[in-house]
Amino acid sequence: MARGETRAERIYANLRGDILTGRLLPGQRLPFADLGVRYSTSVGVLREALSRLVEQGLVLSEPQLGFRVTPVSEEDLRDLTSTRIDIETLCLRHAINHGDIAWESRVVASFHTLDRTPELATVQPRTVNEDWATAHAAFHAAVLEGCPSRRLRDIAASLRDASELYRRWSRHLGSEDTRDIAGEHRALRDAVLARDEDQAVAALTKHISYTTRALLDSAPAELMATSADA
Amino acid sequence: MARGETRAERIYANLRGDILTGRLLPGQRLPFADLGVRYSTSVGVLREALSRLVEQGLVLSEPQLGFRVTPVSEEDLRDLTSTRIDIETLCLRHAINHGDIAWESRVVASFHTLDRTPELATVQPRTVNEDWATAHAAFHAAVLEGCPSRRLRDIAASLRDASELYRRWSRHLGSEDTRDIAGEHRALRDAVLARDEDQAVAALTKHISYTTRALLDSAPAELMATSADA
DNA sequence: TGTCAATACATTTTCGAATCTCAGGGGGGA
DNA sequence: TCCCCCCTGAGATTCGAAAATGTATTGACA
Repeated sequence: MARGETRAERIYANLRGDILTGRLLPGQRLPFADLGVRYSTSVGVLREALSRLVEQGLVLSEPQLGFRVTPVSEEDLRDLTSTRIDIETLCLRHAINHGDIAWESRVVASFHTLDRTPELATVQPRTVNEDWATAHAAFHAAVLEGCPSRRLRDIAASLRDASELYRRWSRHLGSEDTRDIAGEHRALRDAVLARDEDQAVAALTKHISYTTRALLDSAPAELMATSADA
Repeated sequence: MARGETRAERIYANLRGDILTGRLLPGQRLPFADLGVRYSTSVGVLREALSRLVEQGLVLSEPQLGFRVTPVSEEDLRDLTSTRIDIETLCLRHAINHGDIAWESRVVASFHTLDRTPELATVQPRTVNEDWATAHAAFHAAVLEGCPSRRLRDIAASLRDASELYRRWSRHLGSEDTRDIAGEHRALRDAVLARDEDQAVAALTKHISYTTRALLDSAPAELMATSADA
């Protein structure tokens, strides 16, 4: 085991990744017996990791009944979206007002990476390319990193994580074929570089809303199905 | 043990309360041996409770070295204050725009309780009265409760918790004798009832800033001392 | 045949000992 | 005398079994 790293931390990171990438589905129960085999560790470590995820809102704990991945719901998606718009735009305004040249450079660099990464997996169509998902997260993180408040950045980041759960499903629906995601990112980047606060906020708001709308318009049924999936 | 409640949850709540009320001091180390005696429980349960508090930002974990109460610092206080102003005012605007009559009533009621509770303990001067602290938290919670977004409310609440750590110290300094805290609360209540968004935001901003300013102006030395207190 | 209670099972929760890691002190070599 | 390495003790971490709890099944009674 690497120095200064406990097993509990590793398992925590593994679990978190498996939830965020959809290997563990929303609503799915998480019995200790199964997890113990999957991650080859003891109950104590698992409880510790799961407790942390509960506090993050990614896992739900029902006393004496065990843990489960937080289910998705239409109502939560609406709440999450409006909160993200509120807080990410707040963060964005701070970033535009306080970010330095190094920050601008990181925005440009991460946009370039994202722009050159294909969005869909080549081998398995209708599936998000993992590299693209990473680059996408990195671009948005870079934009918000210009905000000088550590706490505000952390909050924004945790909200973005929560919405990863939902983003995973939007591509399956195929209702986004007409959408120009790359263009939305470009608009955000340009407004940021021009230090145009209102323009940037508008671009980010649109970007966040579109994903949610695509989900809500086309597949409330499927949404419900995934959350009922016990 | 009460139905549907685990021991881990109770210990978590106890620990949290002890930190928030200052019975465990910022920066203080938390060895399992001591905690085991204090809360009469085993290591496993303690780890689970502490992990949750780490995720909340109230406790710090250093792998292989154990846990400690999160230290306070001038820089963190500044960051926390500005973030609170950003987010609590956001929450407040939503509350004023969406809160119903029941909400107004809760604001009025909790203000009354706060107004009639003496701020300082009678027996031990220069100490915050626990009842007042509770009423104070309840009043602010009531005001923000009008915000329809659960997530935004939760975020605002967790920020308020974090600043409890600091609020505890401000009374010891005695630099607030000229301040009319009750008047500040009254101004906030009145603006809320008048549904005057900007006025309410101004009142809340002033209220939050004052406590921080009192702390920063009068006692950076004492602040540092408490955090070095290992 | 339907309902209720008692029992058996599966799962979570808790514990205390065994294991491992880090920090400090003492001894040997340069 | 100074520096490096090993040894030791205090403490955190991990484990697996014991206890507690909730759920499903079976059988008896109305």
